[in-house]
Amino acid sequence: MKMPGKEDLGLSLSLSFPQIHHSLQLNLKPPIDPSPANSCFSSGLTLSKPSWNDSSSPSDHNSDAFRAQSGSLRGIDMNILPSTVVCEEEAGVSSPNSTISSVSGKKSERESNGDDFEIEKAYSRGISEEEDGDTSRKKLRLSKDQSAILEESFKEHSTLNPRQKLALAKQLGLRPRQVEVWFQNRRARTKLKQTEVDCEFLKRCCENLTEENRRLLKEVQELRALKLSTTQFFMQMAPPTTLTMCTSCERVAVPRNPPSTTVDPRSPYLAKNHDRPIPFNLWPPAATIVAHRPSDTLRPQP
DNA sequence: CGCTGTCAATGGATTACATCA
DNA sequence: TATGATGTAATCCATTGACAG
Repeated sequence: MKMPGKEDLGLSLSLSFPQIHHSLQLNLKPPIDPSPANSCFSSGLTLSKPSWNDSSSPSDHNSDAFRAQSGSLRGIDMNILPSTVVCEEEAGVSSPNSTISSVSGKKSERESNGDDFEIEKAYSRGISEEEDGDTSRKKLRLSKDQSAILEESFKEHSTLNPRQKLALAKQLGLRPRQVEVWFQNRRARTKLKQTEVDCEFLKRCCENLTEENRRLLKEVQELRALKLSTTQFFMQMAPPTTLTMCTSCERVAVPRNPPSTTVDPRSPYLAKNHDRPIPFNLWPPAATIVAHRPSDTLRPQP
């Protein structure tokens, strides 16, 4: 019974941008059903933990797949348990909260549990009698059939409740603790694989974003260059000048040193010898066109 | 024969829940 | 009745050790 813990804090990462149609969610929960139906990368990344911790009947494990015969191990047939083990496990099936179900948990608690500790001791005796009495930890590899059956079960449910664990253990001729450990390690492997896939995906996202950023920067530079050349073009077409208008006759006054080509001094619209010329500017306010450019110094001042 | 990868197993930590004072 | 302390069960995680290639 895994409770919402530190992994359920909702640590998520969302990436969305127009050209990469991904919405990435890294929900770092303990995963992970490895079945294609739950593959998270087809539509983003969403790792979800299947809920299989209810007390539903372990009938799934009574299917034909679970009736497959388990084979013997190399050297040691670890599928053969002391007969008392099976009897005690059968007794435990009826109550998920019985002593049998407490095979899981802290080692000290497991060992302090009488029945299960006896199971472990009986199993250890069986091994040691067949071996040379070495008490060190032996590698007891599961058979291919056992692994296949466990794998099939894992595809359906990545976690086991006590009853299912016991049923599967009985089916495979393993100790419940072994089934538990197998699922635990299997979840770890799945999570590791998923992490690798996530990293690869994020790496690709990063590369795409870097490329996009590079492209946008280049585009900005091009637009700035285009804007600068356009401004300079218009400034050449209409050189800056300052004209004055007579307030009384409302004619443009002749500058004392008129620019060569601005206004014809003989124009009837030009006022002569008026005292209070009002300057006006043909150019719009400078700030509305270009700001902070060296060419601004060429702009006529109001 | 040493190296490396795989995998079962271990020990510690964490969490939720139940019980009790 | 509310609350904090304690125990229990389940799980995760890092690591260990055996073993095969």
